[in-house]
Amino acid sequence: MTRLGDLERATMQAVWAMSGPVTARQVAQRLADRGLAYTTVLTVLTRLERKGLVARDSGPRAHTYTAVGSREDHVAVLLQQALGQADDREAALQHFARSVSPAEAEALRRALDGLG
Amino acid sequence: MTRLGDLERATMQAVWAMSGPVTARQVAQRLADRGLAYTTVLTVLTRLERKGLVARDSGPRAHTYTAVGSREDHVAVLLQQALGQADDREAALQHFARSVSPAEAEALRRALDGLG
DNA sequence: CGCATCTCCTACCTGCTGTAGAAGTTCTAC
DNA sequence: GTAGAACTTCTACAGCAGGTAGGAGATGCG
Repeated sequence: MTRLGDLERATMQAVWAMSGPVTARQVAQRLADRGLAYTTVLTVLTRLERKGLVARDSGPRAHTYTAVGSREDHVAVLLQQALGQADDREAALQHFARSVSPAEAEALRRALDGLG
Repeated sequence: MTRLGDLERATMQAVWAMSGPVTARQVAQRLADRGLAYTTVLTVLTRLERKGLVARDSGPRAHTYTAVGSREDHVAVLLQQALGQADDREAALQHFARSVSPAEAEALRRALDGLG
């Protein structure tokens, strides 16, 4: 279960937004508006590492953190988890299909068409 | 945010499984394998009511609880919440489309075709 | 009337998350 | 090479959600 708190989520979004390995300091700067202590960001990144969302690389100067999966991957996992709550997955998907916007429905159609 | 704990989830599934208004006792019986105290089930149902997932009807003999939405409705909400984590919703959906089973893809296609 | 039920209130414990300081280590710049 | 800046690690604490349930009071059944 990939369950994230608000700050953890915001942190992941920061990591995803700055692609490539980032240092805790960079993440902290990106979250500057929250006025967090540097160590707070450190702690959160450590927890995200334990949750398998980022990987830490012990560089020489400062550790760097890299997102393990893309944001879309993550959302796909969340979607699958949500779907896992269903009794009848197909029925749930049909319900869901009716709840997305037209543009999203179109995107879905295209993706499904492209499947093979 | 519809965030449920394990027991809350199991309770909802019990309520959904027994369609129609159910008493706390009935739910407790359905969750009998957990060996919970009756009041525990009561508490959980109360919390589920506060979360808007069940409605309570103050009957004469014992209160009855009814699921506010169907299980599929609930899953649709969860799916939307998951999708809300995406930066680019359409991209996320396309990712997701590639992660479902062929049968599910087919069900999705049918649902999208039926949209109008 | 008395017992079985039921509701309501209150409570406790645990784990997660947000938050961060203290202490120790290491790198950099002078 | 030494001081100060930056970094890591450890530890901690408070708040909240969720699992769990007992006691007290109300009510219906027989």
